Amino acid sequence: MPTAPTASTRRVRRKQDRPGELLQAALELFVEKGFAATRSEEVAQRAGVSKGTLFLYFPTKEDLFKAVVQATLVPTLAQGQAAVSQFDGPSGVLLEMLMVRWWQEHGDTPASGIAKLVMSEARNFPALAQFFRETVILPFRQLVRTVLQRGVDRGEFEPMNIDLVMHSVLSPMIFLVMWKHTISQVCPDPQDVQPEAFIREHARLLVRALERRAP
Amino acid sequence: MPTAPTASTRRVRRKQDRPGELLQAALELFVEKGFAATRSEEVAQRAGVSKGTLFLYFPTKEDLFKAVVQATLVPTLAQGQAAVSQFDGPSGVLLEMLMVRWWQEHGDTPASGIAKLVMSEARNFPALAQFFRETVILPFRQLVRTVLQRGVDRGEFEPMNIDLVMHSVLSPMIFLVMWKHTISQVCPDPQDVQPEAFIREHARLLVRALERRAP
DNA sequence: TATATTAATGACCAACCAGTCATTTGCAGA
DNA sequence: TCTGCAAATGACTGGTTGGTCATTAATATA
Repeated sequence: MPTAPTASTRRVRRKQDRPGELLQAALELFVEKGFAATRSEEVAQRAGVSKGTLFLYFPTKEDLFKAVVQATLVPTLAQGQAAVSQFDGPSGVLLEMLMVRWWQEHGDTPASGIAKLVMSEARNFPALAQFFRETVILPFRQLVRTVLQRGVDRGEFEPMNIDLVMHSVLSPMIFLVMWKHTISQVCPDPQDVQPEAFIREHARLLVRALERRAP
Repeated sequence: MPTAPTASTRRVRRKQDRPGELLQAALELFVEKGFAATRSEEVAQRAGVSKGTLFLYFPTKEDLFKAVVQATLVPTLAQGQAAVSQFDGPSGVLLEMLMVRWWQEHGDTPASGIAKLVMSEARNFPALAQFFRETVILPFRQLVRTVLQRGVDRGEFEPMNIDLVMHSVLSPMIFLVMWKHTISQVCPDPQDVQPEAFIREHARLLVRALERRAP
């Protein structure tokens, strides 16, 4: 005789909602603990299903990860591209806006944990790293290049080695992502980095260095 | 009847040399695979001993890690401090020198993998992160602050928010460390970042932005 | 209501690994 | 050469986890 179904054992069939709920749970856990360290069963549990159900929707842990990236980062990236192409003020302002809004809308969000995770575990999961590079890194770099080139073309910036300066734009982002998801979690210290103030200051320093100077 | 000892099974007693050899093997493997993913037995194997011997010298994996940090990073840090305190040219030159030499003597070295590892696995091993923060990060930040303050004091740099600018000095280093030990390992691409050129360019941009300007 | 379909389950398997400890054996001193 | 100390070993333990699959049960349809 089977036990009477209780609230916690009762099964429900909701084929439509499962993938989204599993993706949400996976994002949270991947960000909290990394890819290798999150157990499949925990993802399932947080989404309110059994482990078997997880593997029903995503055949392997890697497939689950790829789906998380697609669902989480690709839309954000497109949004940034749109913002840049619509802007029509000075390129220095555009650059500062891009960096500050990147922080507000992505960096300061759980989603930024994905980039941290990829950097952390690339060596052990090369396939994931390669997928991330093509899906996220290369398009984002292109976006930054566009902004810098725009400044040069409009005569606002001195001529420069775009690929070198591009990394000066990216490095504070990498830094903030790593900082947010590591040290600040382990040793919280409000006096430490103030992310938004820092990235704005960094953007201003960059613009100040890049600006064309009166002869 | 025991098998006759061969070159590969023969035991040797070398109490003096074991710790150093184990530390070297551990550094290599931690950098290659991360802390959680390197198996104790592999460290022992690479050092030419059995797993039991490893635990004879380092009671736990964490102790092994701490010993690697002490042996690898602390001397390098002291060297940097000495270089700064002996320098007596312009602070802009000092800053560029500090950053470029950091890359040449630490970043472009297996030892830089330690910092990458700590950032990668801080969440899962908070004790290691805290140890690293106190032993390496805080002293290094202090070193950078010293250089910036020197520039202001000597009237070479405009007054600035030292703690914000400090992170503009550190972020390309974080970026290079992460880049070297992740993407460049997985998707090698010589056209990608050129670390030394990048960090020199970044230093020059910074100095250009910080320099006091004629009124 | 009876039946077919398929979403959902969870016990199970094989593989993995940090750390232990009884045993072996190199070597220094007598 | 003999003997005692301790360096070195590796089989073993207890615990973990990605992925499987036979079984269960919710729901659509007749």
